[in-house]
Amino acid sequence: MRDRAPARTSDRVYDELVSAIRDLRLVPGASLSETDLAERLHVSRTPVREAIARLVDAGLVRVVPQVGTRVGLISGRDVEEARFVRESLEVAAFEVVCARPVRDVAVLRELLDRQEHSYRTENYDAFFAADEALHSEIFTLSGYPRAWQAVQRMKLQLDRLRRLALPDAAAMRELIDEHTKIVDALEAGDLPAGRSLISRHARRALDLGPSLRAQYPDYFTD
Amino acid sequence: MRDRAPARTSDRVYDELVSAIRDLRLVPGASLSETDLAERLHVSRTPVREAIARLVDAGLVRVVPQVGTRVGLISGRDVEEARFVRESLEVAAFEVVCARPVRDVAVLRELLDRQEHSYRTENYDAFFAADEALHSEIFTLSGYPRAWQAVQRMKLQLDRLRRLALPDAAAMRELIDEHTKIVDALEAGDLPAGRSLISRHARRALDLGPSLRAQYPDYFTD
DNA sequence: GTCCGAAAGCTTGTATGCAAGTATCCAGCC
DNA sequence: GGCTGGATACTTGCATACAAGCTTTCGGAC
Repeated sequence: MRDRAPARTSDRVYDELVSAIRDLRLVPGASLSETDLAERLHVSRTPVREAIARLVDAGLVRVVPQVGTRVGLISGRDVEEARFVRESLEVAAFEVVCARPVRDVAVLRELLDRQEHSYRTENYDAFFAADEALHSEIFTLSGYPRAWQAVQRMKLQLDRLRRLALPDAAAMRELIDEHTKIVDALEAGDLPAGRSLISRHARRALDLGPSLRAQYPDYFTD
Repeated sequence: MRDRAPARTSDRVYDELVSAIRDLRLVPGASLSETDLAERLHVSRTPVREAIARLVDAGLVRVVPQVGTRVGLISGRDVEEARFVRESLEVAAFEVVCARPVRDVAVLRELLDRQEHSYRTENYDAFFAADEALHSEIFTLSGYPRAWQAVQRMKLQLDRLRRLALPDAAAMRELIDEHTKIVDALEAGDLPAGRSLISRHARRALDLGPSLRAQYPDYFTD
């Protein structure tokens, strides 16, 4: 019973839909039809249904039997809770790393460089990939890599919000600067500074909520 | 498009399997056959498959294509990470509540009484239901009720561990006492005390890991 | 007795057909 | 013109049939 996993159509559909929703190619509130999706992806309804069942669990889509399934709206409450979870766990991971006698942040520095480079070359996808990797790496360093997965699940709501505001060069510049300060604080083992920085960092995406909400009222709920 | 949700077979199967795995009626490593489950629950394979897809996402079962699906083993790493997530978020919620000028812990006291009563009458199901409700209520008080759902997802691993050790009157007595102290600290707004108490409380289940692992080696991995 | 091989019986993955319910649209009526 | 009613087309939920692959077992050869 090896655990080699051949490409399952169901997984492919799931990944496809997650990235589509995350990147707003499927906007909040958009109608999804199982049959439509099936023939568009050249598969049957079965794998599509299984993918959708998982998406419902993730809180990304809402399905009403015999009526239809829609991409879930961006919930102000969910976004705020995601912020809470992310901030709390990142601070906790930061604290764990700080408690270590030696802290090797070389990997983080490398990711900072990569993000800086992506910023200069205006490669937004790479920029956010580096962003993800950096936050993920903090959890890896803390010894709790799977906690980041728990964060990611809830963070999808935040990602959509952030995607709505793309791309803002000034904001990206600030993100890099904040990351740099966080890594500095981590290397120095300065917990209070890290706590403050992470808190501000996590709330940044929230700040642009109200204006975006006014601009795209149909995308929001709560 | 009302959001009334009639009972879906798929959901029923999912709930059934989750509680079965959690209560160890389906032990770690047990083989699950879709066809077998289907006819045992008097449904077809379709809803069973959708339920299993969600269980895989929750990390409770592992399916190898064309080979079989088994109840996931209890992973020492997953348990430790669940402890980290739970402790971190509970402390964070505790901190949020502490920051409030007034803290009404009447609901918590009521839950303590209920747990005490369940303990005296040896009603274990009610005991753990009160336990769940108490922890959940702390998150509700903090204003982040959905964060508890994130905890619960990971906590399923811990629940199985706890279930293996059931029932230990002395341990239950200690659980109640710790809960009481936590509520006391919350009412007093004593964050350091709460942090210490919650930390100890969250690690309690972990303490019995090694002995259980020696007793049921087939149930564990990592 | 041992080893090799083929076939049968499992498993999950996917596609399709049918059922039940809802929204929509259009025709007929007032 | 406005409204009502029914048929139609859509939706998802479930069951079944088929496909592909792995494991095991049983029979035969050595």
